[in-house]
Amino acid sequence: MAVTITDVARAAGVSASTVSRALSVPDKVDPRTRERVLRVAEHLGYQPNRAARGLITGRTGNIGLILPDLANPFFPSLVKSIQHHAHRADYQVLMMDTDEDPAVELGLVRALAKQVDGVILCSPRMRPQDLRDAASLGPTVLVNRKARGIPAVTFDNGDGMRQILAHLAGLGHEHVGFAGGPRSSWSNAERLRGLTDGAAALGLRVAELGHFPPTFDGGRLAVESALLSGATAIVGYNDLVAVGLCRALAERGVDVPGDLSVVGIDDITLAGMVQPALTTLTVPTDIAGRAAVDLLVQLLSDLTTGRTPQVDVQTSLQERASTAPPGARPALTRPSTSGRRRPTRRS
Amino acid sequence: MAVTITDVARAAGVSASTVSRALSVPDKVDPRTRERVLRVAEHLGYQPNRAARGLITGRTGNIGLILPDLANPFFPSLVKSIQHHAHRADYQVLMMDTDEDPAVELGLVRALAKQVDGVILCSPRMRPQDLRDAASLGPTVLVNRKARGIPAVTFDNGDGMRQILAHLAGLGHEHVGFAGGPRSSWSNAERLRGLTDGAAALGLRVAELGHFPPTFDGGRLAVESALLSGATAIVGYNDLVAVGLCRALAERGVDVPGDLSVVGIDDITLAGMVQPALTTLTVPTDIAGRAAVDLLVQLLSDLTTGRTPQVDVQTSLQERASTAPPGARPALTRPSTSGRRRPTRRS
DNA sequence: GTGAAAGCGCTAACAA
DNA sequence: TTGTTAGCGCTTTCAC
Repeated sequence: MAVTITDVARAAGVSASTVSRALSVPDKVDPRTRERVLRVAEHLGYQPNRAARGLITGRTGNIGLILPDLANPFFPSLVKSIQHHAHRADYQVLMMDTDEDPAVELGLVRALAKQVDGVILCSPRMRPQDLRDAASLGPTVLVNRKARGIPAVTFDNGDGMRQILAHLAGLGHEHVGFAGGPRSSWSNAERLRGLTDGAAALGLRVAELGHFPPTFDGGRLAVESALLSGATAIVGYNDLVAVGLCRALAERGVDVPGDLSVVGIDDITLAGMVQPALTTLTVPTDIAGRAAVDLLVQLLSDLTTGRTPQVDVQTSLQERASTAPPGARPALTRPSTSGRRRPTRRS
Repeated sequence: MAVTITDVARAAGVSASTVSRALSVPDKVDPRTRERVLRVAEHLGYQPNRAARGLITGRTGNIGLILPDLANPFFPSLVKSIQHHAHRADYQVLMMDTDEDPAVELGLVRALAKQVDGVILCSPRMRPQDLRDAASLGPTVLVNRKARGIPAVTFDNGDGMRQILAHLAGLGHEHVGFAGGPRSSWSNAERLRGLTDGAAALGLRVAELGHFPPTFDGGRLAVESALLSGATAIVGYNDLVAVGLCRALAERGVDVPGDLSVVGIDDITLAGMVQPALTTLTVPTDIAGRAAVDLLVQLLSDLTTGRTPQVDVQTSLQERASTAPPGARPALTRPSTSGRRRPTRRS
């Protein structure tokens, strides 16, 4: 059996209450007693039983983390950051992957609610009403999503899209395509809006290429409409989509960035590994993770009276090799590996 | 306050124990009573408090999962699998990332020990003695690693290396280089051994290129010795190393697979995204995750009398574009993008 | 400053 | 089959 508070008490010649106090409210106990108790506890290798403590304090010391898909390379770094900061605040993380199924999420939140003090919820596609239901179960922080009345950490998509467009406009592009993510995704809507607003301000045209799964293969599917759109630069919903698109373009003999520029979003490590390296918007998951934990801890300490705290994290453009001025490389000069088709420019 | 077992008992007109029994030992209660209790519980939205239950049963319903680095793309899929199967067995997963620091791992295991029923430990570099110390704290299953007396799920490295060598030998390669992982990594030693043993059997030569960080940049570092070795095919410690090597080779104008074949290990999604697609050994994380959970659950049910169960998971070669017969493409014919240097063949 | 006592929500004897 | 009782390890009144 593990060593309990009673063991420590007996060994130190005090009562259990004193041990408890020495550990959690040190000022309410005589320095000399405390010293002795701590020494004995250490010596015996005493570790408080969190379950027992939780039973009485009502706090578990756990926070729940719900995400759509850990296999999406955007998330591991976010998770690492959240874990790191949670541990610093003495919380454990209970993570659950919903496999992109919004239907199971509410159920998970409900099951989790009893076992955690609060939840960090990453659910791009849950319906707002379900989101609010979930949040009503306990302290909740949304990541990469907003909903009225729920604290949230978001990325400044508007500014990010402006940065992308400014970069492209600076290169001379006038017509930009957007290979969108899932129709129901909140950030997809935000990004599209940021793009159209920003384009209007800069006098650019935006072509919506449609909605695609937020994956490498999803990106491949965008190649057709990308070529037909007449756009000279394509922004992918995320890096996976952008890289998938690049790959499909290469297979058709379309050169990136010579014939077509491509921009991603997220700056996952993959972006720097592909050829050409992907110009992309860095979405700082480390900062976001930290902010999410901070927000939740605040909520748990009840320091947020009435307000609904929001953090908007800044992004920054990473210029790499996948963008260049339009027509940088004359179409007929490049060696065509399969040469099935050229980008069709229409008006 | 949340609804407790007492609330349900009162509402159903029975005692708390009956409710408890109806929920956890259904056969020991009258079907009609049980039915009613369950209905009431459902209606009230009752969720057992696991902490309270754990306090008396001594079981937390949690399993701990310790990994070196979630950012290594090999792990997310393993974690997903472990989560999935853990949930099916009604366990929650407490995950901790050690950031590749074996020093903190023992501490983590110790901290975790109190809060979980068992631990799945993925620690390629912990010293065997520390491993045993960790395992002595509670039921433990090792993944991708063996140690005397500790249950483990491993991959059949010997057979995997044989598959790789057979493939390369079939293409006509006679001299194979190995871009190794960290010196202290267990699986690195296993893979190297598998390679040298297998090569001896097939009459091939193996060149050790040295030890490199198990990352994309680590792989880049291997380019020099890969070219100097005179090998016509290089096996990377994992896919990241292999892809990093491919990238560095491309930058030197060395064609893969024309000038040099490259093989990875793991079959992470990246392997199918790069150009050329990477020939690699599929290491089935889904099966491994399942096996690890199964083993641990067995251990927890105490069905393993005396034995130290081991599971060896089979791998399978994924033949893609990064391997070809040696000299498939005459060195002087290929267009050199930067052309700084040719592969130097010695001996 | 310290101890005794009560009780968090639940399960496991033990009775009935 | 069901209810009563005790107690898991801890914190927190309430006395002293």
